[in-house]
Amino acid sequence: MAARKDPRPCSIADTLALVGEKYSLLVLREVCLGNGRFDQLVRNTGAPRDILATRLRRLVDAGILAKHLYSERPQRFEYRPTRAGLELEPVLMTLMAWGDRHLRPDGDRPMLLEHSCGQALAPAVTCRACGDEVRHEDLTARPQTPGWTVTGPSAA
Amino acid sequence: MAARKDPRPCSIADTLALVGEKYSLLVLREVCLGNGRFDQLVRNTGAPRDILATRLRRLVDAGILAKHLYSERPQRFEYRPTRAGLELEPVLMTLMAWGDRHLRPDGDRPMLLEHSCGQALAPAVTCRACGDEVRHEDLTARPQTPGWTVTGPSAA
DNA sequence: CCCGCTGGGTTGGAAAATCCAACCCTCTCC
DNA sequence: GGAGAGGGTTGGATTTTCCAACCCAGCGGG
Repeated sequence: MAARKDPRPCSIADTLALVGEKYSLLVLREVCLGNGRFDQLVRNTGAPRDILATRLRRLVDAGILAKHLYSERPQRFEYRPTRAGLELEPVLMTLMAWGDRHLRPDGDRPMLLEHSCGQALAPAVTCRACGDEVRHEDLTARPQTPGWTVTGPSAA
Repeated sequence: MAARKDPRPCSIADTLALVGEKYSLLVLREVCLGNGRFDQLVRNTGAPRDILATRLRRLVDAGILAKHLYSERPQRFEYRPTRAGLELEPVLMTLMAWGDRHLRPDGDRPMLLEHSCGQALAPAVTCRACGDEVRHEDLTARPQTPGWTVTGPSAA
């Protein structure tokens, strides 16, 4: 999954280079749910065992997951999210919210996330500076790399 | 990219089945930036032309993008996000924020998003009910499908 | 009228990734 | 000493991706 020519330099692309391969984000989902053992991951994500093994190596190398011993004798461990891995949870939440909204017209969601406030979580992306929910029209893209402009709602 | 066995039913997986293939989210990024023409997409995403064509078909079929005529004679059009496509922007924002934070120790971000409040956007995911920023420890997963439990910080 | 350019693709064959079943190893339990 | 769980690895078939080349329509100029 290397860069092909010289596309726009972009943190979205760089992040996807780490977690954008098939199953990686599903692995992270399970790990965040506490299902960090190899065969739980196989069952719950549907990934083939060999692919899962390579994904796990990659995610550990990237510092997103870590192996934790939960039993010496027999040596057994599970995968857990690191701090960096937990910080990817917003990606999972927004993906899940989109799917719940657009892929389930009948509204029966396969999983609810209950927030500590007592309500089912409906995540909103807000601006840390002003606190408002971020809407597309309120954004202006400012590319920092010379030569990479945007034609749209932004001013290069 | 079909379901392999019968993994956990999940809106994250279902959403990734639509937009999780290589380049799809980069295409969406460009389209949201206003760069919706075929060869802009080729240049800016780095996708091979044939792959790009199949991704575009898929995204249009899924109702995430739509073709807009910007010139009759010669017939030319560009791809634009639908409402559903725009609602995937939070996914892009959270991916970008993670990459900026974890993949750029020197802090030189390839692109800034300026919010209408005047600040560079730092997105936060908040609970629509209580307004608080969502943290991992504040979540409890409630699977709705019998048989699919979670072992972690949740109570099935 | 003919040449080349732009925009938006399609095609064929080579290279890479994925899938799957089978196998392996260690340890535990009976 | 047999069975089973946990955590993988291996070989070969299948599927995707990749890439360069090609195609077509519509200008624009000479």
